[in-house]
Amino acid sequence: MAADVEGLSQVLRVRREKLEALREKAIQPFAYAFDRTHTAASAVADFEEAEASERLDEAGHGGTATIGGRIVSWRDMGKSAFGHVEDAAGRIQIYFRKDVLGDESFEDLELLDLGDWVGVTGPMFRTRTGEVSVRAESWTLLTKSLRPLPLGKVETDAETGERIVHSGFADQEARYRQRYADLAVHPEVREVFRVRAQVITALRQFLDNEGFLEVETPVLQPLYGGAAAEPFVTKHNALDQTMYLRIADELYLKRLIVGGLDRVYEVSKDFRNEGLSRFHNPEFTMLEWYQAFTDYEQQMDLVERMLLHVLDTVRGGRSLTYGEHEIHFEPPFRRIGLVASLSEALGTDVHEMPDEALVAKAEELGVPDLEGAGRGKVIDKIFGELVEPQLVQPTFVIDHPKELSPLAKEHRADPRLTERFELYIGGVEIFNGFSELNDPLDQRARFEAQASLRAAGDEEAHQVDEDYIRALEYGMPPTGGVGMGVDRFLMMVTNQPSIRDVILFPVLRSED
RNA sequence: GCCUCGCUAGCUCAACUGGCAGAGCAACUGACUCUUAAUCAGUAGGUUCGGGGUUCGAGUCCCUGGCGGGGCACCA
Repeated sequence: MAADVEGLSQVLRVRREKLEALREKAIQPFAYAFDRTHTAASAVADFEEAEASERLDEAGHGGTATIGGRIVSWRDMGKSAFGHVEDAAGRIQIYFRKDVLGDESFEDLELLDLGDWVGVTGPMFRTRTGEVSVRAESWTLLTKSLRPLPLGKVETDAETGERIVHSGFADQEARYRQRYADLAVHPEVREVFRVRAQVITALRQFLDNEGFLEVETPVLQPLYGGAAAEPFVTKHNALDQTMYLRIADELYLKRLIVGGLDRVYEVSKDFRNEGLSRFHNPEFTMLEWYQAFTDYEQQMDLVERMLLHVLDTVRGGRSLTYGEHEIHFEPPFRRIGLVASLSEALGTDVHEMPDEALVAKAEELGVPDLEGAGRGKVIDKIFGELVEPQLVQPTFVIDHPKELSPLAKEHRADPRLTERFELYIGGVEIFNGFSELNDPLDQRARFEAQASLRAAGDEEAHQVDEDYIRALEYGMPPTGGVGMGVDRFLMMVTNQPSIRDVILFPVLRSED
């Protein structure tokens, strides 16, 4: 045992030694369970209520509380000590006195460290400086912490009540790699993930109320599709078959519409084997839904109602601060035609522009990598440069060129376009939906066009999915469908600058 | 994949044109029974991301590798 301790740094060694000392005193350093009567927050609330209704005893004590939590601060005064204990939702100050605890229990406090989990029991009171606290009559060690947490010192601004953290834990890499430590020392990070759960619950609630059925479709797929992206490739040993991790749920969900499950949705992890960025994690959460008998117009209305439901539920308001922007969600959101708005920006009808003029315009804007790009792709690129960044307030961009959308129905009024929308918020694409293509012959033709792109070297083009076409041949009712980038939406709701800040364990290169 | 910035004590950061690697917090010893960034006195703590090179001498300059942040590309 002693040999293990040799190579450790001083701070780790000291804690191991305290662990040994605890064992020698027959103090169990890793308890089995603990019954508490209050959380930190509920204890404070109880005391304040007792105080308000004048139910304190003559010593100023409210009821007795038993709290469990992690020690996050400590101030030793000799024969007394103050510390804060933090649980999932709050922190509370504990006051330890030698004359209350007795000599032995008080001296054992020396074996505690910041980061240890403890249970404490005692009456509640308010200190001279006004903080609601527990006067410890007994305490028990729940878990000894053998590694110091990067706890910053917390100052509460006397004027504003603001919480100021000194030093702390700032290294982004370390925070993502050791999310446990990040969460342990940053209540505001825990809050982001609480909001995340609330948002996903609210989304489910909304769709459930609209009569949708939540379903689960395969993650492991023999053919991938539903988006233009490179997949992760794996292999099933017993079947001796190549499998792909899904890049989208779309084709499976529409098979369910064919089968008569006329309103379905799935909250899914999708996987795309692409670069990483502030807006891209290789595995990410997508919400997709499909609703029979609707078109993209009705789906835009649904998206609006859904967003308002989520914001009302989670934020209690229809505005968000995202970075330097104030974003207001007041329906109906602006709707602009992709080609129409681009024509306006360029001062000339895009449909009338020859291919060469479009390419020239793209090059002028510094769009790289135009090699082999079709007309639709070039238009999309120019749009991305000129219009997209301005779409801060929620804006539906609608009616995309046909070649960009192999799964969307041709526009009923213009065969060059499709009935499709993308909703941009804060300059970022969050939703993508369309009137779903349900003509199996047209679908086959579009797949085959994709297949020839693929043969020409486009790794991201669709493969022909014969089984999906077979499903469409049985007949899919008119259907509107939508996909939502849940992580990106959460970036907006929680005002986080990177997708990694809303994903608990973002993808990183392995440490060794 | 490309550009760029970074990696120094457990944490947050210093260290000039190359010249003994430092501070605050945390830790340890001591004082202190209402403190709250507690305070006061003292002590210890380092593979400066790894490898190689230049130099009398490298945290610092050069080469190479690793990991990360930001940007770009990719992402219909």
